[in-house]
Amino acid sequence: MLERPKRADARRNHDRILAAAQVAVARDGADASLEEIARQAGVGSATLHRHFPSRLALLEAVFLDRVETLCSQARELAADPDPGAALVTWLRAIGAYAANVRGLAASLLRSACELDHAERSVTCHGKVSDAGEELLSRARQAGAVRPDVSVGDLLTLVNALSLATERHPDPCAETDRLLLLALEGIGP
Amino acid sequence: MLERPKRADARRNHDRILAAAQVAVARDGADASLEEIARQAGVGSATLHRHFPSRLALLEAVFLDRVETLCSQARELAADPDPGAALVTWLRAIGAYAANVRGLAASLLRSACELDHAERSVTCHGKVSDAGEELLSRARQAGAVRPDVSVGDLLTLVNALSLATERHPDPCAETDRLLLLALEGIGP
DNA sequence: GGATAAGTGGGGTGGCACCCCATTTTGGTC
DNA sequence: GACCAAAATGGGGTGCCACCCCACTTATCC
Repeated sequence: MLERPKRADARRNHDRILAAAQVAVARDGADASLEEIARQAGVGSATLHRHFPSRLALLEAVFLDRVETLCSQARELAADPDPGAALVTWLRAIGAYAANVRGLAASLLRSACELDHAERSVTCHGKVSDAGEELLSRARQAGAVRPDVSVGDLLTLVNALSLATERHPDPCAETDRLLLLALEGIGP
Repeated sequence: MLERPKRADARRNHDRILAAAQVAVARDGADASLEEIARQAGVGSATLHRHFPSRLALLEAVFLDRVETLCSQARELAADPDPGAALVTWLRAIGAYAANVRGLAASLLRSACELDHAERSVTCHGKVSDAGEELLSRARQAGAVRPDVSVGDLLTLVNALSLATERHPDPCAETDRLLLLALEGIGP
């Protein structure tokens, strides 16, 4: 578990790659070209692959700060007097993020499935899951949510909708509309 | 609008490509290699690209018979005495298909967004949409469904969930579970 | 059976992910 | 400031892919 300090140039390249990746992912989504990112960052493609051994690893890093924001928002909402509404607010916030930031949804979904349990807690999905746990248990205690619903279910739902509406003219509005529909059910 | 009859060898190649594509998509999902499909079909890649100008066109063709099955199922269910239950049954059937046939969900979703209105009615999405319209309107009249829900909304929901659970150990069960959750809402 | 239009596929282009290894850069040490 | 071992780099290689061009083959109709 010893973390040797990285060399200065390594850290500099790491940051450059991350900055370029942020731009590229915002423009092209999660399947942006890694070569292009390396080119924009002014590094060789081998360097990119050394710093981020997989596409998923790079995406996780790109979305880390956004995810932190969502987590801190969850902690604030945990104090809300209406736990049911707080949960819905938070899920809509995730939907808004994911719909705006093309690729975040795919990243969250895949990291949920392709990693084993030990790694999961340090990934985007794991962080968001942990943050939502308290919001959900409060909402459940308040009787606003069925007891058989898990945080994972809700996140899958939000991410699925963001992913599905990625090509819609107004992904954000569409995600939000369908999310509310799914949370309330289709009955009158 | 004159359709010249195709040459016999052209039709033969068309069918071979389709058969190979069915196998490949079942194994690798919607992003199967087109070159590989051409190779298995015993034709040059140019021939594949001439018969199916885009990946989506090929996928649409691959899924056509499955989609026809779903459409006829919708027509049968339209006679069901409980329109609400019939609609749910049909949506679950779509979920089961889409979860089993990797790539169908993505195909349906994309064809919904990337084509203009004139083309849409001949695509998989268009066919399924049309078939669901009567089921939905009956369910609505029976008061089982909110009036602001469209067939497109429901299909997007099902497809989104199939797509999101594609990497799950048991995609079919997971899709079904989440679909029922979304249809009923998260409240108790 | 021969004209002709339809159809074919080998091979080219350009792009991609990912990897190897000779070379450069860094940070600590004297 | 010079030196050296370890860390880091990136040019270039491999093998894959989608997609396209055009000289050639083949079916069809008379």
